[in-house]
Amino acid sequence: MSPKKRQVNDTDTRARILAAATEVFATIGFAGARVDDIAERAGINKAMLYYHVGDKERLYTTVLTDTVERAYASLQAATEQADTPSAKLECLLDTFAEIGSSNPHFVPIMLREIASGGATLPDEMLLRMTKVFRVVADILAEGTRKGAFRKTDPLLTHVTLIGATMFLIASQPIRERLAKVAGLDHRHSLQELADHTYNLMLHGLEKKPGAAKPRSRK
Amino acid sequence: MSPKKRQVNDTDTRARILAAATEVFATIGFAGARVDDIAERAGINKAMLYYHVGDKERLYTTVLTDTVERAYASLQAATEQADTPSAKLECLLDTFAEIGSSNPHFVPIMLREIASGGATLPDEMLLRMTKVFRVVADILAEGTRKGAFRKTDPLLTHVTLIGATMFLIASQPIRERLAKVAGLDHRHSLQELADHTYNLMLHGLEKKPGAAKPRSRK
DNA sequence: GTCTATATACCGATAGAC
DNA sequence: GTCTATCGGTATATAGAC
Repeated sequence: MSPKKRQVNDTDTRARILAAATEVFATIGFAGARVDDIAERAGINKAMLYYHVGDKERLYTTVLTDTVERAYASLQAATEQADTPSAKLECLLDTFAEIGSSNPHFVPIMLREIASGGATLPDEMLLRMTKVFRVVADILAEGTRKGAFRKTDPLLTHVTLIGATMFLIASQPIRERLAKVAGLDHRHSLQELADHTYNLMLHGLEKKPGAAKPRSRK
Repeated sequence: MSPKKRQVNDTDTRARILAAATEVFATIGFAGARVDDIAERAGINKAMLYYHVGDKERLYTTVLTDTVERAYASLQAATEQADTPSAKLECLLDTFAEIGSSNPHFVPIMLREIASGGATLPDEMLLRMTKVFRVVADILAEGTRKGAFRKTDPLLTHVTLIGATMFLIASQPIRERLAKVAGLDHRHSLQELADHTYNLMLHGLEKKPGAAKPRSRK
């Protein structure tokens, strides 16, 4: 067996382990996750999991890093495509929504981290979050400078944008039950969610005579 | 020992158990919580916990019900105090923030529930959430009818309002670390958080010449 | 009602054969 | 690299004395 081939198999096994672990951690959290369960879903033996990745804690931090890494990569790709501040904000919120939607395990994992107060969040991951914040803060500052945006606390605004997006995505199952009980439409495309967030964050609830028409692409 | 006295002691013990359980469940979630730990914090023996409340699952559902119950009671008290839709919205958001702030375990518990997709949320609790939604939906509908608010999807807006408030409160530890790294002020009073949310949700980021002055009471 | 002691099961981690 | 078997520790839950 060539080194190349072995390398490929290792990567495959490791990737399957991490994929299974991501799913399990997202579903029931670190404490609730069972190593046997993760190994079984990866189609391997528990001993193999320890051989390829390490113990449970190391497995979790690896999953967390990979998850944030992938999200950050998606964000970078969509950063510099628009010109006006509001267009940049629109692009940013679309990307937030796309990240949370295309990787369905990202949001639950992050929500649990937030619920824990981020006690286990490594400094390295905090630096990445800071970079994302810088992107948002720059957009807000440019908007304020050009007279398009009110002046707001950038950190609070940043957290609100992320929070609103993540909450909308994570609450989908509960929203469907709630809507069924209340007799409402409960089918919302990703585009509708993004439109809603963009319009609410840019224009607010207030109805203004001269305001631009809210975005709608449903 | 009279029946009255015994009843009082029972209530006391049960309340201490529930208080300890609320704290532990909020800190590390259901799966991570240890019954011995909860009993110890309540100052009693583990066997007493089983005697007074029941097994771990029953303990959790009891905590969940009580927590939501208390939050809902706080909300009801502040419902009918304002006249205009925007004043009602302001009052509502203040109350949301006050609930999340005065009971520091409410938000983490709810965030974990959302992260789990609300799979374990009993129907009875969903009905309570529906009542809260009705309050918000009525305010939004009145605002739209009177020409003060844009027409928005009430359920999505409701979830965004709750999500923004809860996220701001829950993210406080992470926000402090983030602000320290980014060299920002990271001290925000509850009033500032509420003002920020109200202004962002009512007015949005957009700067409008004729717009009302943003609320600020810091 | 309260506690001690224990049953019972499970889970994380590893040793060791192949 | 992969698996089986198992150790050691710990968690939920209860039995039974007082």
